Amino acid sequence: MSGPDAPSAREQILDAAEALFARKGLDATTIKDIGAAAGQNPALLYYYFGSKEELYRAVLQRVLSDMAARGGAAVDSAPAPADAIRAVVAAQMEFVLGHPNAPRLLVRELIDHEAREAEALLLQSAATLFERLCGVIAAGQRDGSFRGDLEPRFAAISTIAQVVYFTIARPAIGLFLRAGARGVPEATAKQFARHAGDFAVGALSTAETT
Amino acid sequence: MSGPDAPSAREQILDAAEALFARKGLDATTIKDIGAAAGQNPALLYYYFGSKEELYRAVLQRVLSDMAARGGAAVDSAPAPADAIRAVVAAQMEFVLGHPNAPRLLVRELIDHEAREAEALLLQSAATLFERLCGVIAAGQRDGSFRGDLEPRFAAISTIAQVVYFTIARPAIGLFLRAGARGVPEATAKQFARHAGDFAVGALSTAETT
DNA sequence: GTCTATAGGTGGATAGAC
DNA sequence: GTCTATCCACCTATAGAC
Repeated sequence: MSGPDAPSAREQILDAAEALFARKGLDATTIKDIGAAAGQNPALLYYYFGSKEELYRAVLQRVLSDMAARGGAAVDSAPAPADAIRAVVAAQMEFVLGHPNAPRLLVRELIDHEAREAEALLLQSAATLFERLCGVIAAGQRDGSFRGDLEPRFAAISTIAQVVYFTIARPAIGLFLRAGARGVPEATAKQFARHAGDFAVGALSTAETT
Repeated sequence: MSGPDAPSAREQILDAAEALFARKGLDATTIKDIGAAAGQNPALLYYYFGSKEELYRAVLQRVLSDMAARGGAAVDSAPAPADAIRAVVAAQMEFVLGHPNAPRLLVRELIDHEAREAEALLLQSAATLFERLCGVIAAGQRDGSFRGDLEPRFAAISTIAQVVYFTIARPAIGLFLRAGARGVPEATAKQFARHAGDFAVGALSTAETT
């Protein structure tokens, strides 16, 4: 009946809530904020989602499954471990630039609720992604291209930390890099992503790179 | 008159506010929460700090100057660039384990206010620390112990990202490492800090590390 | 499915006694 | 300096008309 191209009231609420939860947090975002941003009646939120918290969980679920889908492709994209590492880091930055809400939302969830709301979602999406990244590192260690004295799980954490930190700390990094008053330009973010791939591969490799 | 050893009402409010702002955030923490946690009358907050926001800024200021003081010592602690890098990473983890409130508080500030409240404080403390870390990396590049093809500022970001990310993502990392239901033990955090020093030095060095 | 109106509760901040 | 009492604004959620 109503085509899937015309965004339903439900989807408009979901989109508006995602943006507001990311920018202001669950607590500081009011039902009326969401209604106004969605161009819908605030009371509709209760009709579709039951409560503000259930809406929040719906938002988290959508972001996490999106992230897992994109991340999975990157791990498989290259046969050589070093190239796969670079691909994962590049995909991370691409995802984050395309979904600026995602990192804010997830970091808030980690700090505000210690991942309680997202625990089940993390285990069925991000955790398998993490395991596969660890697998790539272990494979590199077996074929001799990576140093054997690093713990693969720790190395995976160090690898993905770079882009996440860059994104979260972007206002501070803007100050550090003395890049004007308003944040870090996207071009710099892309340069950093290339650097982060090199940095991780350099840390993992037995010989110097390039 | 009243000795500096007996914590004043003002200090008790400051301590309680720091813990609550770190755990629940500025918005979700109420004046009455702070008063109860401090064992003081909530109205005293206005007598000493004028408003909740001014109290928040006072908390941020104390944490940031503490962090800058500890970080400064680490940069100077070793003559060789590689050792200085390791010292900085180790100091980061020590600071964070001793002040669990600090990273939460700062990350919240970055996400909630894009560092607006902390901008002046960051520029007079963290920024100079960051510059000095960049200086250590550049020195290593000049003396030939570090690769010359990495941008020092980016390398500094990658280096400090590790411990920060590990700390913030600790609930998720607990799930990834399958370390029980309740978080990552402190021993694992210290192991990770040693790893992170190796990882950064490995990424920066021209030859493979032992 | 969408809207209005409102109940019921809580929060920041102040006035003023002591 | 510390406390009680309270004002006013705002928020979540629901009831019920359309």
